[in-house]
Amino acid sequence: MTNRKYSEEQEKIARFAKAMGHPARIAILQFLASQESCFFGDIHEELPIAKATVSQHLKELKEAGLIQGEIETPKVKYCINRENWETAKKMFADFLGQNICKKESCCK
Amino acid sequence: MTNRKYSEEQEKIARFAKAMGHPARIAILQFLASQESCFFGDIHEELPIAKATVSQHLKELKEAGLIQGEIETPKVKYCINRENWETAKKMFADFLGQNICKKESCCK
DNA sequence: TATATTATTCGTACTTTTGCGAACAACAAA
DNA sequence: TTTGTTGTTCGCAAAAGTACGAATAATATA
Repeated sequence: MTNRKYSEEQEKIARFAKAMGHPARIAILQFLASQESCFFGDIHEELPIAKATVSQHLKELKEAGLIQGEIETPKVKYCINRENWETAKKMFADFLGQNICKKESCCK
Repeated sequence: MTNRKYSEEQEKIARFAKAMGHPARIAILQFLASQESCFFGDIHEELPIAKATVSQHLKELKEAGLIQGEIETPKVKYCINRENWETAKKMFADFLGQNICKKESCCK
């Protein structure tokens, strides 16, 4: 057991992954990525959970940097944070795209 | 609020993402992907956590399908589950690669 | 048989997540 | 000013996640 902590890179990808680690949040991201209008109410309509819970999930996605929101009184409009979305895309592609050890000694 | 639950696809990608949602598990996956020998002890040496905790994280990764393990008495050898790894790679690429709405009405 | 090695499981403590309804805040409209 | 609309925050409860040391299991070795 080393005393070396995790790298920034590891923390960062885990942060993105964690934010995507709930079907409601995947559904939200999918919806936002496909819609022109992204009001809270529209999102809530799409999901099988109470508005308080939707609000919570949106907050987490915002804190993870995957989405952003702005007030358009009396509504709130959400959308994908494109910059961080691209970052996440690259990080997951690199991470999952790395060469997997294919040596025989590594399981069968 | 609809009463429609989440799709299989949404559940599945969330499941993978959740498994990747902790830096220790990212570290484990990275290590396994890069190593020829993947014994429990080697993994434990790389991480700043107790062996009981390592074992727990390995269990979660195994249950999510991202890794597999086999006993090689008296050790246990772990490795990436290549098939599911490829599935995950494809799912994340599709998910993050989808076209993001670029219309002006969708935030600024 | 006793001992050593390796990793999992158990028991426990604490924190975080998920979810809900109710209360609240912000603002426009009557 | 009162009322209505829209979302967030609060307070709570239940469940899941994280972490550890100790106990255990499985098997090889002395």
